[in-house]
Amino acid sequence: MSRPFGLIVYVYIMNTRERLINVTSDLIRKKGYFGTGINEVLKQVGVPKGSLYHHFPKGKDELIREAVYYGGENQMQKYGEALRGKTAEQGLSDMIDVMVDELLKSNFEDGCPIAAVAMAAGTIDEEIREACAKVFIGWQNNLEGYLERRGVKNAQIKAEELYSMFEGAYVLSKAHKDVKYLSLQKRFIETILNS
Amino acid sequence: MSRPFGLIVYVYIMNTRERLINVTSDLIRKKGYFGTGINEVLKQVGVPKGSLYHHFPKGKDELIREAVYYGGENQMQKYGEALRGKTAEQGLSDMIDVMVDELLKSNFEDGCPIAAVAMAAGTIDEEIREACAKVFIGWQNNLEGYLERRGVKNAQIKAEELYSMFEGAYVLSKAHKDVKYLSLQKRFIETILNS
DNA sequence: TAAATTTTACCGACCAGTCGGTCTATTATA
DNA sequence: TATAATAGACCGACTGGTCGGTAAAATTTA
Repeated sequence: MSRPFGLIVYVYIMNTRERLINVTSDLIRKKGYFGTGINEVLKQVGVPKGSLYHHFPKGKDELIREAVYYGGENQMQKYGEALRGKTAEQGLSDMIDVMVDELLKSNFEDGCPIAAVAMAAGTIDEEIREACAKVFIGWQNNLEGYLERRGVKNAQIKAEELYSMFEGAYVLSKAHKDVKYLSLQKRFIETILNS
Repeated sequence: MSRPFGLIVYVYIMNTRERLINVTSDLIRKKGYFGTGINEVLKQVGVPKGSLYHHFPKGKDELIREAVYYGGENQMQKYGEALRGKTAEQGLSDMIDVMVDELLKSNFEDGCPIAAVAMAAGTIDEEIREACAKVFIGWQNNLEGYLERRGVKNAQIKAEELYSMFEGAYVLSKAHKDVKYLSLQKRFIETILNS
């Protein structure tokens, strides 16, 4: 069989369940739990309501929970790529750039994929809050391991500290429509790593 | 005129407009913009819908905007009391305790009074986002002046840094239902002040 | 100062539209 | 020919918002 061109493109076609989660993940990032309506999800995916309740019999809460995990995995992968094979300083700086790029590309609609839902914790399904917490823990452990492998002392404390900083700067950058709150955190990476 | 007891209690009675703002401020802190319904506000205040639209002709967005400012003022006062007349280290530590107490007293429903609304910035009325940004700026300037008066160098940068940390830890503590993410920030106050 | 007028505050029925969710029928797949 | 998946009509509750109207202050006028 001849191949007239050197480019082979593999197209991964998401099934309905995956597309529902994918779109929901986008929406909760922008508008949180209460701002995300299943009717809008259905409209964007282009499937009727019955499909949603076939794949998610428990309804909205089940869908949102899956979307939290999905968004968490997605983001971890992006951070992983930014960190891989670099010094701690450079890797963390590039990780900040990932967040900055997402804000700019979305005209400041896409903040932390989890935070908008997590803000409503306490007033929504407890399992959704637990999902958010698990994602945060996963990110933090990942960063902790990364720092440890680079010989950083007290990696756990520092990973915790860095995550608080990033999360806060993410919120402030979005609220101010100004990425400086994130990018200026680069100044403090060294301070924290050497503390 | 005789005063049989030495205690005089002044009771300030809020008018309808103020009560609407006050209750809305409570609600947006827990559930954000989309999670706060005017019908629930009306139920809690005990007034009919017409009253709301008399005081806030532009409706929900106007009410939320006022509640953002109101909540911001309120919180600044609490922080001010925690900081007043103390060293920078002690003041900031006590400021963290204010946040910790609010989380504990509300069973982790009350996070930052502004953040839950700010998370939806980009998808809601731009004037509301601006209100959030103004409150954040106000808090930060306040802290900057406080640090300056205590001879802290680069007070602006440090106030920015401290606010990112606090805001992030606030989010994480709420998501994890664990105040440690906030209280452990006390470890880093000194590091930042001396950086 | 009394009467006339305007302004402010409040009330609640009602509107169209949307919410999350249920149900049954049809189609595709194995 | 079962089973999985898709389809969409339908439901009651709830959403933010509009409307015509009442009652009492505050202000103006006589």
